[in-house]
Amino acid sequence: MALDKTFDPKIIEEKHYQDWEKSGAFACEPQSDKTPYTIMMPPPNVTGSLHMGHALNTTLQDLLTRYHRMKGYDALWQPGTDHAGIATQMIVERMLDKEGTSRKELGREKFLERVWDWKEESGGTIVKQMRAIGATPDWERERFTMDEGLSRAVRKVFVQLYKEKLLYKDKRLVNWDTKLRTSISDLEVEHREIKGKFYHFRYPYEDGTGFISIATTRPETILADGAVAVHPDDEKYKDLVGKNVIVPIINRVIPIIADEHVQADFGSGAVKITAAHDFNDFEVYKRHPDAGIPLINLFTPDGKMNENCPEDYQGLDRFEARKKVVSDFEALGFLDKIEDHVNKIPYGDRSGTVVEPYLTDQWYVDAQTMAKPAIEAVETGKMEFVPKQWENTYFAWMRDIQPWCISRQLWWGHQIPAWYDDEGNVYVAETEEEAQAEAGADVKLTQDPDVLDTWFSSALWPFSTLGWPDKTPELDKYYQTDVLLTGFDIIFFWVARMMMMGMHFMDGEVPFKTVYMHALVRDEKGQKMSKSKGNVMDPLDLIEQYGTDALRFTMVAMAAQGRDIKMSEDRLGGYRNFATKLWNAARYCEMNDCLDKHDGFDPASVTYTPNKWLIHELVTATKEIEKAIDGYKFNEAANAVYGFVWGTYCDWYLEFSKPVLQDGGDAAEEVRQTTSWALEQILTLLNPFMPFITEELYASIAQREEGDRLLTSAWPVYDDGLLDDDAVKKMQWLQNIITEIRSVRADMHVPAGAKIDLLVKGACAETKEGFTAFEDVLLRMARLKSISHVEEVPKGSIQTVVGETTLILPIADIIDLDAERARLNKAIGKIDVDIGKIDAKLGNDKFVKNAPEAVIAEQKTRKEDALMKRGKFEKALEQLDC
RNA sequence: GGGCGGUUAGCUCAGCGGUAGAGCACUUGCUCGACACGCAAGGGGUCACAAGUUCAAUCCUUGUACCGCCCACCA
Repeated sequence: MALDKTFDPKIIEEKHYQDWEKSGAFACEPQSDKTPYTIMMPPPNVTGSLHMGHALNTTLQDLLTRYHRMKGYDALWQPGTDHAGIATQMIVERMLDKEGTSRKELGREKFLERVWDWKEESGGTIVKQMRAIGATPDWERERFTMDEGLSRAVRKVFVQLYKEKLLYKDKRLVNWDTKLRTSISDLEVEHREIKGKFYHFRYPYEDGTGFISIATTRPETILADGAVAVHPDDEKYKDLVGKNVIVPIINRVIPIIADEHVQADFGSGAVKITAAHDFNDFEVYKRHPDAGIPLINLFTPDGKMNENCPEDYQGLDRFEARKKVVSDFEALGFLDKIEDHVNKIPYGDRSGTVVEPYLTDQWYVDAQTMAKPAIEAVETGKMEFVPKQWENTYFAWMRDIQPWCISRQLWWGHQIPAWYDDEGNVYVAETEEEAQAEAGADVKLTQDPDVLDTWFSSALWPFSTLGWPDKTPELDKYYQTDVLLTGFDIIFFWVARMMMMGMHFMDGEVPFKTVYMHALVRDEKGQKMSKSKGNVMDPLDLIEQYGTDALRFTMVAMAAQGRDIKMSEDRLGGYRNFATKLWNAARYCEMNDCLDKHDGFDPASVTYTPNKWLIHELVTATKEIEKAIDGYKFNEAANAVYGFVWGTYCDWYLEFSKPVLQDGGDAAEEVRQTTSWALEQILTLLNPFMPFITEELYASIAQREEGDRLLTSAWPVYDDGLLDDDAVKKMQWLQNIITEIRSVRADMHVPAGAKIDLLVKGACAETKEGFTAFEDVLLRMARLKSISHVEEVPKGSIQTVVGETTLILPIADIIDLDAERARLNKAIGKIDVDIGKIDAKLGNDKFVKNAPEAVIAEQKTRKEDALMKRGKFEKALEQLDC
C-alpha cells in the first residue's frame, strides 16, 4: 500500500462516507432480537445550515451511536428536520419582499407553494452538512415535521387533548409580535434592559378638587386606561379609593381602586390600570369585576393606533402615539416630569421588535395539568438529567408553568384542525369530513386559519417519527429512547414539552431515560457566537482546514460536563496533529513489517514483557474509555484514548520495539504480532471518535474482505486475565531508568548523539536481570555504549539513583563539576522538602492517632525511600570532590 | 428579586479529602531511517479571598468578592 508521509483528510472523507451510506449499516433492524439503543436527533431547521452547536451535538450523538452499534446494539439514530414555522416563513417573506410582492398579495395557497419550493431547494443543505461531520443516523428513516404521518399525529393529539379538555380556546392577553403579526409564547420573548423614560402625569379628580399623579413607561396606553389603583394600606391615598378621576385627552371617567399589586413606595404609589395592554393590569381587572374597568384594545395587529383611539391618533405608529400623548399632556398642563429610567422591555426573539400584550382569542394547552407526570418522572428517576443540576431548572419552570399558547397567526405550519360554522360554533376533528359530519351536512364550515406553534409538532418527535398513532414495530421496539442530547437553551421549548406529550400519549412512559445537556459552543473569548459580532466559526471551514476527524475529536475532548466550550483553533491544530501521529504510527508498522501479522494472535499467550505491558495498558485504557462514555464524560474518554495512543503506544511501545525488530531475535516475531494487533485495536477504539482516518487505515493495513469495515466491526472485549501488574512494574522500572539517564544527560549537556557508558552499582538480582533482559532497549533509548555492573565509583563520574540502584555515567571529560554539584544539591534539596513534609505529619500525635494505618505506613515508606536516595546523592557529592 | 454555574500553570480546561494534572504556549537540546503536525529534557501554580469541620482541605460547610448564564410583572 505504501502510506504517504502525511495524509489528506479531504481525499478519504467523502470516499468513506459514500461507502458507509451505501453499505446500509446506518439502518436500524427492528426485526432483529438485538437490544435497541435509540437516540432521537434534535431536528434542525429544515432550511438552516450547520453551526458549531450542531457540530458538537451531531458529533456526540454519532459517537454514542457508533459505539453502541459496535457493541452489538440495534442502534437507531432517528434523523429529521423541523419546519420551523416563524423562521422559515420569515425567510420566504423576505424573499418575496425583494421581489416586490408579499404573502398577502400572493394569498395563502400560493404563498405555501413558495415555502414548499424553498424547502425543497434548501432543505437538503443541513443534512448534507451532517454527512460531512461523518454522522451515521438512519437516513432512510429521515422525517420532516410536516410529513403526512407526522401531521396526522399532530391532528390526533390536538383532537384528543381537546376532548380531554387539556386544550382549549381562550380570550386573554398574549405576547403579540407586531412585525410578524402573530402571538408568540412566553419563551419566545426576551427581556432586554433598555434606557427609557419614566413619565409622570396628572389625572384630575372628577370633583375638581385636585389631581392624582401616576407614572408610566408607556404613555400611549393611557388612551385605554380603565382605572387608577393604589395599595389598600397606603395611608396617603386611603381616602381616595372610590373616588373618580378623569383621564386627560380622552376625558374618560375612571375609578380609583385598591389592589395589592400596587407598590406604595414606587413612583407616586398610584398606578394606571390598562387591562387590555398589560399583564398585571389584566389580573387587576379580573380581581375587580365590579369596578367596571373597560377592556379597550388600542392597536391594530401591526402596532398602529386603531379606531378605539381619538381620531387624531388613528393610524399613528404606537411609538409616534407615545410622543403625541406626552405632548398633549404637556399642552394640557398635566405633565409632571420625565425621568430617565432603565427598564426591561420585552422583545420578540425572532423579529426583534417590542412585543405588546394584546387581547386575542388563542388556543392553549393546559400545561399545568400535563406537567405533573412529567415532573414526577424526574423526581422518581424515570428520567435523568446529565449533568444533574439541570433538574433544578426543569423543576422550577415546570412547577410554575403557564398555559401554553399554541396558536400562531402564520401560514407555514400545521393548520389548526378546528372548523367554525357561521354562528361561531367550533368543531374540532382530525379531518374536515369528520367536522362536517359533526356539524351536519348542510352547515358551511370554515377552518381556523391559524397554525400551531412549531414546538407542538416537535413535542411529538420521539413517537411521531416512529409511526404513532399506528402501532408500528418500530414504535414498540424503540420508543422509550435511551438518551437525548441537546443544548440547555431548549430545555423548556422542547425537552419539557416532549416529556409532557410523551408521557400523556405513550401510557406514562418517558420519551427518554436520560437527557444529556451539552454546553454552548462559544468563541475563544467566551462570547456567544453571533453573526452580528462576527465571531462565528463555521464548522465546514474548520473541516476544510483541519479535517473532520480533528474537529470531531476537539468537540469530544472539550465536552466536559457543566461548562461551556470555548472553541480555539490551537486545540484543533493539536488534534489534527494527533491524527497525523496515528497515521505515522501506521507507517512505522508498515515499514517494519508489522501489518496484518496477527492472524490467530492470542494476546493471552505473549511472553515478552513489553508486549504483556502494552496489552495491560490497552485493556486498562479500553475500560477507561468505556466507563467515560457510559457516564457521558466525553472529555475523559477522549483523553484516555489520546493518552494511550500517543503516550503509551507511540512514545514507548514503538520505541521499545525498534531494537527488538532490528535485531530480529526471539522476541521479534511476537513483537511484530503484538504491534500489528494493537494497531488494529487502536483503530477500533478510536473509530467512534475519528471515523474517517481510522476507516482509511483499517482498509489500508490489511487485505480486507468485501464489506469488512470498522463501521460494523465489534468493539473489543478483553479478559481481565490480560492484566499483568508484574509487567507494569517491570516496564515502569525500565521507563524510570531511561528517563533518569536522559534527564541527567540533558542536564549535563551531554551531546544528544554521544553514546556513553553506564555503570550500575548496588543492583539487586532482579534489577540485574532487568538490565540484561532490556539491554538492547536501554542501549538504544538512553543512547548508551555499554552497561556494566561495578562495585566502586570511578573518579569524576556522574551519579543518579533509581530505586536501590545507583547509575553512574563516567563522563569525566565532558562534565562540568560545578554544574554537577548544583544538580546533586538540587536533587537533595527536593528530597529534603519532601522529608520535611513527611516529618511534619509523622511528628503530629493527632495524625499518628487518627489517620488510617495505610496512610501512616505509606508516609513511613516514603520517608525511608527518601532517606536512602538522599544518602546516595550525598555520597555522590562527596565522591565528586575526591 | 430569585436560581444556577464559574474563579486551579501564560492560555484553554481536567481533577475534587491524603505529596497539584493535560493540551497548547514557553525554554534548551535534537535531521536517533514513523512522524518538525515530530523527539527528548525542562521552567512555570500560597488551586479567588476569609472563617469553620477534619489527624489531613484545591476538594466538604458557611460567608465575601468579582465573572457568566437562566427565570421573574415593580408600573
